[in-house]
Amino acid sequence: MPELPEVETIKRTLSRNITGQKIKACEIRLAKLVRPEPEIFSDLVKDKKILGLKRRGKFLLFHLSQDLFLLFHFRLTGQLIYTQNGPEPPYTHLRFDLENGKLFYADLRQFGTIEALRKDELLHHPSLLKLGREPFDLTAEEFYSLLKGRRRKLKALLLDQSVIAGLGNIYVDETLFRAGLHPAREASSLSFKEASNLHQIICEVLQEAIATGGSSVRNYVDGEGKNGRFQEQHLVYGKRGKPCPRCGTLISYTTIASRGTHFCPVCQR
DNA sequence: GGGCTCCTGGAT
DNA sequence: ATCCAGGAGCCC
Repeated sequence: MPELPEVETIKRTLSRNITGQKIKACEIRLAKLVRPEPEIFSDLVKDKKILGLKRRGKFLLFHLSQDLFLLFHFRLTGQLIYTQNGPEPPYTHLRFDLENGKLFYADLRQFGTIEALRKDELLHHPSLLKLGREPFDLTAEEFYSLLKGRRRKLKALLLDQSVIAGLGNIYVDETLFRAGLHPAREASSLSFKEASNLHQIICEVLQEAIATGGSSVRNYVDGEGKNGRFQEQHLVYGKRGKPCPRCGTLISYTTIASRGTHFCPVCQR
């Protein structure tokens, strides 16, 4: 599920509710979800205070007291929902009991992961070390240099978390449409002007998506269980066979970079 | 690069 | 009954 805007929204909506609270206990019902194993995980987080939340790419990080960290990755259907006294969401696999409420991790497809890490383990975490730059931190020149010399398809490159962190299938399709670029274009074929424009559009789309609370196309909800609204702004994602909002040509749907891909065959070159 | 895998459920 | 789904690690 969540790409950068959704994880950022979860971070913000949770942060205001749980920062400063202590984890009194946690119940793990799906052992493979956590690392290390459940008994150790529970012992590690018990009585730790939540000091703050951060996002890196599609990862969410809790900074706990005693320099312990929780690293969440939601994959496709993970949800992290805080409530003071509301009901438990369906597919809940883990429950944190906080001082003033409960924090549920739910995940229909069970692909998500939650790791408890010491600071030195966090700093040497392979997935985090491999991660590319945050889109907002790049200059146009730096973004252009990421594309230069890459013979891969533009879409494959943008989905690669080691190149740029945080984009997923929805936002790649949406940004490439807005930039008028074909997803199968060779990345290195972009001019500086095209690359610079694409980078600016990526930043604008992600900012707008964050401002509207992310895209709820399937089962994404924020840290308070609420839907986002950016799906209302989608122009091509999920619009196969519908007219292109710019030229009226029917939106194509094919597989590119092993992912379902929506684009306008006329507007995107 | 692409294919397979981890899972469950909704659409066709 | 079959295909498809906001992800990514592992295998050629």
